[in-house]
Amino acid sequence: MAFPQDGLVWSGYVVAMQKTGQPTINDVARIAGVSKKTVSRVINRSPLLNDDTRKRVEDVIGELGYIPNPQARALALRRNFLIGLVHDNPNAQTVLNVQQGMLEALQGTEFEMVVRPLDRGSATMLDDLRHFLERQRLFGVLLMPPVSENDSVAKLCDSIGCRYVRMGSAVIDDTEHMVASNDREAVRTATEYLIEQGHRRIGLVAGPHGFRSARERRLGFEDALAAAGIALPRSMIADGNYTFESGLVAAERLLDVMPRPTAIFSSNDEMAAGIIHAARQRGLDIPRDLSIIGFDDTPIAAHVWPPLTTVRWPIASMARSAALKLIAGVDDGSDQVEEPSLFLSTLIRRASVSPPIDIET
Amino acid sequence: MAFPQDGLVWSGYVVAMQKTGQPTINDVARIAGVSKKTVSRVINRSPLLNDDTRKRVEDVIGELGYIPNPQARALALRRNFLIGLVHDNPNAQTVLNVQQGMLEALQGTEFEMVVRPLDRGSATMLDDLRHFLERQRLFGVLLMPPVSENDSVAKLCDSIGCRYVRMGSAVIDDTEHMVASNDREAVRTATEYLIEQGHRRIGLVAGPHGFRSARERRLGFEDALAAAGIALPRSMIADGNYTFESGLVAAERLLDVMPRPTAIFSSNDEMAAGIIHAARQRGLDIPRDLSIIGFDDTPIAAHVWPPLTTVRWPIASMARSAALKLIAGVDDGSDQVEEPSLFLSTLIRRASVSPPIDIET
DNA sequence: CTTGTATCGGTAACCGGTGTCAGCATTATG
DNA sequence: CATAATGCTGACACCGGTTACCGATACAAG
Repeated sequence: MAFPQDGLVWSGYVVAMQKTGQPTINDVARIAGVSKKTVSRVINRSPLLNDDTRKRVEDVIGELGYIPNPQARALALRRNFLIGLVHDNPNAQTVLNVQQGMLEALQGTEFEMVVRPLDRGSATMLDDLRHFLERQRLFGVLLMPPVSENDSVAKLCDSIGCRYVRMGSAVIDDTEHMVASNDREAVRTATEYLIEQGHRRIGLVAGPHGFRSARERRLGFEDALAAAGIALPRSMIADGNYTFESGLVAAERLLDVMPRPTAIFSSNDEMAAGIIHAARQRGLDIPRDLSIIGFDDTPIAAHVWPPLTTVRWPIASMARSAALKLIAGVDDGSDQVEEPSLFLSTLIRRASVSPPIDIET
Repeated sequence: MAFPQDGLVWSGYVVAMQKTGQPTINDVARIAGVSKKTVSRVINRSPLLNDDTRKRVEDVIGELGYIPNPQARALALRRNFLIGLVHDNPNAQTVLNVQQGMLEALQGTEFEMVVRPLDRGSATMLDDLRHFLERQRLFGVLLMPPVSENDSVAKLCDSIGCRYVRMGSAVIDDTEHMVASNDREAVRTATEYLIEQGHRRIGLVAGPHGFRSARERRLGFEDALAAAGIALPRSMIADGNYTFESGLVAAERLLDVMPRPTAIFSSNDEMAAGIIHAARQRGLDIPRDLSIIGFDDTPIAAHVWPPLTTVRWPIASMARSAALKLIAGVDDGSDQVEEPSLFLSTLIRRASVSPPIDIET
């Protein structure tokens, strides 16, 4: 059964392949009867190629199950096909939504996603990131909030020559490097909804200092109250740090105030869950005694009792768009539509809001 | 100022570097006055190297901030430094915990993590995975449940020559390829706790068919009841699929039974949250009228009201161990302790369990 | 017959590291 | 002192693709 020309004739191509089982560009070239240069032209979709030749080579590629070695390509092209997701976000669902959106964008391309969580607070954070970027020579990185709000991180990417796109709550960079949501407007709308329901004593559980999202959401809250001519005493604002526990503590403070607020806007869902917790411990019924609005529309919002009215943040779409922005111009042609830089958040009305029981004034 | 020997003398090394800014092994070799092979030996900690030479090269490496190009190494070594995380797990917190555990293990190594969610149910799932593995030529993959329970996936990895480690609820493979928790025993213990409290009519919200974890947890539940001589009528078992909604629906069914159960074991926390929801809708007080135990100890367990008694699953530790198993023998020497294959889950007692109010016989 | 254009191959060098093997200097041995 | 063993190092080819450059061929047009 062993013909001397094994490895040279078509039917014997199998024995001509590498021991690893993975066919190389040379195998394809030999079997298709062309040069490896031509195969390379096919892979890279060179325009100056006869359709017949292209077809023939593509057939062989399909037959062999040939897949170009990304490492070799990366080396020769002096760039790789890795996109980094850099985050220090404590919310699992948010991170996973972003991953999902990214992967959706990367689907069908030759890019892969590598994830790098960062330790906010760590003094070596910037060095860690630099080391990561330089070592892996990433094609680009997607920066999630809150680390995306750190300008020195963006500068670092620039200086290394690594593309980046920042996700955030406001446009704080060129649209080329930015995908943002309109947190301020969204919160304003949400707060106006509370006002429409008749609430006048409305508390705010703010996010942590230094977070752009916290600032934007607070501004939106203040916008709405100012527009309605409602005073905002300092006692109606409590700080949180986006965790359940901090929401609980903040709520304790707000509910100690007399007269207590009839509604609270929480800068995220996690803290809103804490507020619900605190209210229930005091025997308050939601929404009868206290209306609550959250932000993010994470699964927890639908799963607490009562289901939480909240602001839906199109995080996955943003991530998808951000990833497309990153690989724009390199992806094999196709549409090349300009990716949007601003995404609108919307209010999701559930059962945690009702008119206040004791309307006064 | 331009000396003819620029690029050859030490002080002029900068101009000798690549345009990209990243120094190469040639730069290091030239400046240190050795061959690139020697530099390579330094990088790979070759034992047959003069200490003086090593020191000198290391100094230059530090001076230049040289970092070996992973793509080039990958090409030359015919293996890359990418470890895949393959999952089709719907729970964000679980996935993120695994990512965290993995990254902890990979910390300090040259490996990177790439994440690949899979669409369970999709007919092309296996092909997708094969394509992913072959294209990226991954060094290894970590398989998360439930996809890790799929034997054909493991076979696929084997056939491609890709290392793998499976995470799961029971040891269903060689310990070399497996990291498991003792779900069955853990649930048995949890159920025994309910029995100790005096419960006799105990319902089970089971996980979806085909999930090993669902099966193990159910077996543990049955073990405990059988050991206590408690009958388990079919009406006390309701199926769920690990989602909040399915837990809600399952609870509706169980609570319709007369006499209704005084306690329910839920195969995960998400469904337990649904059960709480359903109970509250019926005006039942937890734990007075109904005790509940969940599984996973996700953040939701601590954040629902009342805080949920649940089984803590050391998922991050398991992932860390699994990743270490994957890179065992390749990591630069060091300890090389055998990674454990079995991890113990523990019962976390919170406020969702109390003795039943109406103890009968 | 000349010229031009489109398509493809050959050769070589390169990307930035690796393995193999031979060579050199130094030390141990007879 | 000659020889062998040892320790250390460099030359060279190679991994699987890339580009650059030039040359070859075919076929159409002038």
